[in-house]
Amino acid sequence: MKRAKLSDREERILRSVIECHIKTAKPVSSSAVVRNRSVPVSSATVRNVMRSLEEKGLILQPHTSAGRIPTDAGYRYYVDNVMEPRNLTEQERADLEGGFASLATGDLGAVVAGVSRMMSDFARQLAVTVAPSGEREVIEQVKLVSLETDRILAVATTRAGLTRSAVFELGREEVGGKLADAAALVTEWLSGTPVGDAERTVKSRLGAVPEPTRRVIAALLATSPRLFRLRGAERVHYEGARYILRHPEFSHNAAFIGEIFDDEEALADLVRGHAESGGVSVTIGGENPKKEMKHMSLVVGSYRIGGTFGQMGVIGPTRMRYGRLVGLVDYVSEILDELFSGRGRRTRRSPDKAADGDRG
Amino acid sequence: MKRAKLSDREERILRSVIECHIKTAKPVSSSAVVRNRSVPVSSATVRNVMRSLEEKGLILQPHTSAGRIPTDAGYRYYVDNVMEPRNLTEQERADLEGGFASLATGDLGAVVAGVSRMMSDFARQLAVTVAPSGEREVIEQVKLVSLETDRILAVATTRAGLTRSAVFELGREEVGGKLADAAALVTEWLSGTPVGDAERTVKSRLGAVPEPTRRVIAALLATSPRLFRLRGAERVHYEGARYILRHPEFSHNAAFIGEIFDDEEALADLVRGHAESGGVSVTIGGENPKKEMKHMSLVVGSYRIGGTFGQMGVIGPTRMRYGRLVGLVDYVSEILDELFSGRGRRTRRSPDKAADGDRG
DNA sequence: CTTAGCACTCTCTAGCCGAGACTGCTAAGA
DNA sequence: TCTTAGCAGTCTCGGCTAGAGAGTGCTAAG
Repeated sequence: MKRAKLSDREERILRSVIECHIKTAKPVSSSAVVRNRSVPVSSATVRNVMRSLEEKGLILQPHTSAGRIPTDAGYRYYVDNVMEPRNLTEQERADLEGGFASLATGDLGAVVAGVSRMMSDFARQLAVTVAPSGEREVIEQVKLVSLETDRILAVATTRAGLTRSAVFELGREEVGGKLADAAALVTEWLSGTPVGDAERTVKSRLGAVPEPTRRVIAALLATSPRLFRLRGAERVHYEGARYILRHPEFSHNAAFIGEIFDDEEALADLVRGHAESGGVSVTIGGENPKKEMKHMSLVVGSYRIGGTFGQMGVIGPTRMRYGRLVGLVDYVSEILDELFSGRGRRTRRSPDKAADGDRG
Repeated sequence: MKRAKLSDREERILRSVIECHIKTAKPVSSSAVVRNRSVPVSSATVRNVMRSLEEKGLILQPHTSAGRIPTDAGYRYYVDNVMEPRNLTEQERADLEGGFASLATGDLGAVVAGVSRMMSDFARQLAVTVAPSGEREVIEQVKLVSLETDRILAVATTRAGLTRSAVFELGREEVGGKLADAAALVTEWLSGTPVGDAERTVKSRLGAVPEPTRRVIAALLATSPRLFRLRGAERVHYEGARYILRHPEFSHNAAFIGEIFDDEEALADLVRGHAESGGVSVTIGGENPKKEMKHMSLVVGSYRIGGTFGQMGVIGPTRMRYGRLVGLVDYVSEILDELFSGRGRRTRRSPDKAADGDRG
């Protein structure tokens, strides 16, 4: 629902109220707005304008004869029409970029953890990163390596250059020297198949395979949850609990925050679904589907690995510095895209190398 | 500092005060103790005994004319002399054992996460699990597998049956067909060496190796942090934030709890150093080195993988159900030891298999 | 040594008051 | 018509008081 455009003066006053409230966490009085010099009029005039802003639902008084605080709609107007997404300074960009280069280890779990950590440190807010589901990542090949007596390492690589591995156990006599055959066969089946379909594909082809090889593939199949699926901790990572818990406004629903921390799925759901398109999405207070979140806002962006999107974002009180955070998320999403798609995405380089390249 | 043994009546009254306080979170009055039927005397007598318990420093009054609450020393006496570590029921044991069997995937990170989750669910408290450092795990072999054009997978296995892997990049022409040679050489160097010494050992031997092989080993060496060291999230895991945040007594130092959540090292430090000996260790309130923890207690136990110990424990308010938690931690430590040492630790089975075996 | 009884202390809640902070309104001025 | 000074009105907040309730310590009797 689009709101009518405000007059210039209304906009200035709305802005002043919001920015002052973000700083002080207190209701903003007409005289405070005048003191800010955001508008060259008297407090009585400001009061009149505030009244009209209140009628439009953009600000409200907690009680008669208090100052005004922004409503969700007020923040929404501010985010959409008033604020300037703050571009990061050269220094800040350099710091972030340096950090990302050093966390590039090729291991998705470490990347996800590192992104959260850096965003959280920068924003001084809770940050969450969700890895792409990987379901639509396309498999390149599967290898089987005999480790010792009876243990076998299965390694799957994807077109985007990620690697997953898992160990399983099978007696040497059961393998009957058919390890390489089994790997070649599975690679033939799966090459070009999305990870999400791997299990089904192998299952459907298994029947036609003669016995010693078949046993090997069956054992491989049993490990597929480990080989093809990401564990919770590898898929979702948050950082910055201290910031959100420090906010006095959250001490009352600390229990909800605790539940979020414990439930990776819930956490992922919060940021998933926003910003698949590549922009930065801001969700304010009551716009959130979860009612427990009605005093929190989300700033979420996305990045892309191979064919699928992951998300990263910042969660804080509605009273947050939107301009700064939008700038941050935007820049991080840019860096991550660079990191994973490399220069022209056919080069099929491992993420660490891409980063090393960027740096030196 | 050992305290004098209390009389039977004193002990009963101390116990009554503590157990009632644990239930209600409120100061316990003399009449409440009488109501509990823990002692067949009048409230006036109870008051006299309470006075002497107060002189001994085991309980105190928040203010004149309030009931008594236990001091840390009171809890300490209770834990050491009064409470019965509650053994788990058959049902509870079965539940836990079932859970552990299902989480056995051979991946240390998943085990650590799963142990925390189960303990937390059971105890309804924050639970923390620390993986053994692995520094003293002994390497068995190192393999190198060529993945595609220019990527190589390094796999290290240890005597205890854990596997770590990492990918690095090296052009085919640079390898010069010496991949197998390099792996054999490194295995020869490292077989029997503790993981913690691996990097140093390889570095010191590298000089004497002729060139094409040398390049390969040098590249391998560059990946060693990934290959031989555990990432934070794999090493420490907590679960049950919701429980600790739900406690009203913690809302005031929520900030500290947030910091704990954010800092895996701090979390690990809290439980490390307790209970290397195999027993269950209880740390109560002010006994804790960190002053922020002066209203929290820890119940910690240890388990063993290969040569080193990991810890797992429960963190909650001093007002916690010690008997139950000691029983839990004790049982979990027993299960984990079984899971990882298998039947006779020379069988060198991967953890998942050991668990599968236990189950059926 | 135990216990009934009682005076005493301290907390907790509700209610009240005055100070302070802002507002809305009104009426005068540009 | 818009702006502004001035003022009355409203609401919060902190401090204060009073009364009820809870629980103790003490005393003296059993």
